[in-house]
Amino acid sequence: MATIRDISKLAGVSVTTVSRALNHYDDVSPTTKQKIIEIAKEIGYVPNRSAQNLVKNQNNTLAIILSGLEKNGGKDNIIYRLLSGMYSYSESVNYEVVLYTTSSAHQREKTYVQFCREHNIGGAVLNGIRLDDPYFKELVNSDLPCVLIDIPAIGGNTSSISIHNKQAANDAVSYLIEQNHKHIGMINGHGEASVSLERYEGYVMALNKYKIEINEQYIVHADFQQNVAYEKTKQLLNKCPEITALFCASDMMALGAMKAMKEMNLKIPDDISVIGFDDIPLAEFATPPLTTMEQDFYRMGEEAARQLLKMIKHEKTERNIFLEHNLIVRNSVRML
Amino acid sequence: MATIRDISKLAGVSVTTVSRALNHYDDVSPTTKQKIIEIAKEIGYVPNRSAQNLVKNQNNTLAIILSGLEKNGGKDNIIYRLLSGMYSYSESVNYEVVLYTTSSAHQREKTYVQFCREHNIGGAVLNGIRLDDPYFKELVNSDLPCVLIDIPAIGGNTSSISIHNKQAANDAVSYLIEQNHKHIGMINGHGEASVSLERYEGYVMALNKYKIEINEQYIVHADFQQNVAYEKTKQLLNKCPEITALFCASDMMALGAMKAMKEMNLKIPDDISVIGFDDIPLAEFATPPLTTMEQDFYRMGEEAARQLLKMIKHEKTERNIFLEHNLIVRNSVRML
DNA sequence: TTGTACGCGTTATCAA
DNA sequence: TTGATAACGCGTACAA
Repeated sequence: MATIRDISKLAGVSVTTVSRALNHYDDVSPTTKQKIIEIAKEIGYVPNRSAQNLVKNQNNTLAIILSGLEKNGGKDNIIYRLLSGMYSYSESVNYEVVLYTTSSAHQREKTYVQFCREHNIGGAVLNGIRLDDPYFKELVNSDLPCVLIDIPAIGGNTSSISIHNKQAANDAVSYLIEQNHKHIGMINGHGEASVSLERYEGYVMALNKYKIEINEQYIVHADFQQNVAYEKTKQLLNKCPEITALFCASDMMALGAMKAMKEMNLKIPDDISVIGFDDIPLAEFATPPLTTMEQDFYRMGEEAARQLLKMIKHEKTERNIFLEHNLIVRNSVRML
Repeated sequence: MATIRDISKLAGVSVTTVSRALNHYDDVSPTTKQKIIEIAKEIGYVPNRSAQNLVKNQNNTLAIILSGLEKNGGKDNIIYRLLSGMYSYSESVNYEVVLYTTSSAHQREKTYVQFCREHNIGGAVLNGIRLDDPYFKELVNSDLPCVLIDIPAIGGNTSSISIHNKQAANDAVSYLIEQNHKHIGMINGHGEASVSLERYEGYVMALNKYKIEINEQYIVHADFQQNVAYEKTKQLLNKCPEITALFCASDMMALGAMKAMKEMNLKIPDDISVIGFDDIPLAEFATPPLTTMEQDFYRMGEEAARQLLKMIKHEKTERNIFLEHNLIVRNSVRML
C-alpha cells in the first residue's frame, strides 16, 4: 500500500507537506499541492484509517448496538429502517456507522463499552436492549454519548428518542372504545422494556377515561414475539371469551394473535377486533389488513444520529425527543 | 484511556511483558500474567484497535457492500438475513463486519476499493451491485478477496454464491406448465443483473422443454421494484389478455403484479396465476399466499463469510458455490 | 522469563 | 511556505 512517505519521495517534498496538501491545509503552495494530489491519485494512495485514528484519537464513527441479529428475525423491518435513517444522516456529516450486536451464542463477547472504546466510537445508538442488560447499565453510566431508542434517557451522557408511547397506546385503546368495545385485552411485550410499561399505562388511561374497569386477567405478556403471542392469545381467549378486541404492543405479536384467532374460528374483525403497534410492512398485507399505530423508524434513526453528533460536539441537546405517532386505520377493527 | 503503558507501570514490568501477557503468549510466568490481567481488568483497559491494526496491518474485518440502504427499502428482508448470516459466521471466527453502502445522494462517496483499503478490510461480500457499476469493476479487478452474491465470479480474487438461478426459474415455470398454463408472462428485473439473464434462460428452457413457443411480448422488465412491476403488469395484461400465469423474478415484483391484477378485477388464482421468487416474509401474508421459489439468504451470508475467510487464509476455495432452491407452493397458482 | 528499542502511517508542534 | 521531529498505542525482533 502506498503511503504519504511514498508520495513525499516521488514529489520531493516532506511527508508533512504531503499530509497538509492532502488535508487541504491552506499553507501549502498551489503548485506543490497540485503535484502531490496528482501523484497520490496516480499511485492509488488511500489514507490509512487506523493511523489517522491513532494520532487523532477520534474517528468519526458511530455505533448502533442491537440486542441481536437473529436468524429468523428482522421481519418487522425495524432494524433496517433504523439503520437506513442513521446511515443517511451520518453520511451527510461524513461519519461512518458500525454495527454491534451481542450474540447469545458466544461467551467471548465484549461489553458495549469495550466495543466502543476499542473502536474509538464517538457515540452509540441503542435499540432493543433490555433494561436488565448489565452491559446496558455499564454503557449509560460511562461518559460515552448514547442515544437510547425507546428508553427514557438515564445515566450520564445519554438522550432518548421515541414516540409518546403512553399517549399512543391511549389513542389506540380509545379508538377501540370509541368503536364500542368494552372488553379489551392487551398483548404486551415484557417487563424489561420501558415501552411495555408506558403502553400499559396508556391502556389503563384510556379505560379509566371511559370508566371501564381494568381486568388484570385481560393483560398478558408475549415478549414481543409472534409465536408467543400466538400461544398467549389462545389461552387468553379461551379463559376470557367475552373479549371483543385485542390491543397488541407490536405488529408481530398482532400477527401471532390473528393466527390464533383464525385457528379458533374467530373471524376478524367480525368476531374479534385487533389493533397493532409499529406499522410494519406486513401489517398492510395481513388478512384482514391490520389497523395499527405507526412509528417512523427511519426518522428515529436519522434523529438518533443527529442527536449523537450534537452530543459529540457538546452542543445543547434535548434529553428526550419525541416523534409523532399516527393511527393507521385498516380493517382489523369493527364498530360494535 | 488506559494503555498497556499504564498497566506496565502499575505492575512494575515492561510494556512488552504486558503485551505478551494480554495476548496469552506462553513465555510469561503465570504469576506476572495473572497480576497483569488483574490490573488490566481493574483499570478497565481496552486495547486500541487502531494501534493494533496499524502495527499488525490486518484487522479481522470483513465488509458487506450494498447497493444502497433506501428509506423505503428492506421490505424483502434480504439484507437483514444476509447480514445476520454473515455476522453469525464472522463472530465465530472472531471477525467483525462493517457495512458499506453508496448513497446516490452524496458525491463525496468513495469507491469500494478505497473504502476497503482505508479500513484495512480483509475481504468483502457484495450484494445488489449492478454489473455496470464502475466501482464494482474496480473492486473485482483488485486483489481484494471478494464474494459476489448472485453474480458469477469474475476478476482476480473472487468467488460467488447463489442458487442455480437458471434451474430454479426452469423449475418455477415448469411447475406452471405442469398446471397446464401455456401463456406465461415473465416480470424480470433489469439487464444489469446476472440473475435476470439466468432466470430468463430458465424461463426459455422450460417453455422449450414443453414445446411452447416463446413470445417476447410476454417478457417485461420491472427493475426488481414493486411499483414498476405494478405498472408493467397492467400494461402487459392489457396488451396480452390471453396470459394465464405470470412468473415474477422477485416476490416484491410479484406483490406489485398482484396489486395490478386485483385492480383489473382479475381473481388470483382463478383468473390468473402468479409465482414469485425469493420467499420473503411478505409472500406468506399476501392474498392469496404467494407460491414462490425459496432462497436461503441467511445461509448465503454465512457461506459468503466462510468463503471469504478461506480466501484470506489462502486456502483452496471453490470459484462458484451454489445453494439449493426450493419451491414453496401456496395458493397463487391454480391448475387450469 | 523479561526488557530495550524500533516501526506501523499519520498528524501536530515548532522552528526555519 | 516548508521541514524535522515527536507523538499516538501496540506488537515484536533481538538482546539480556
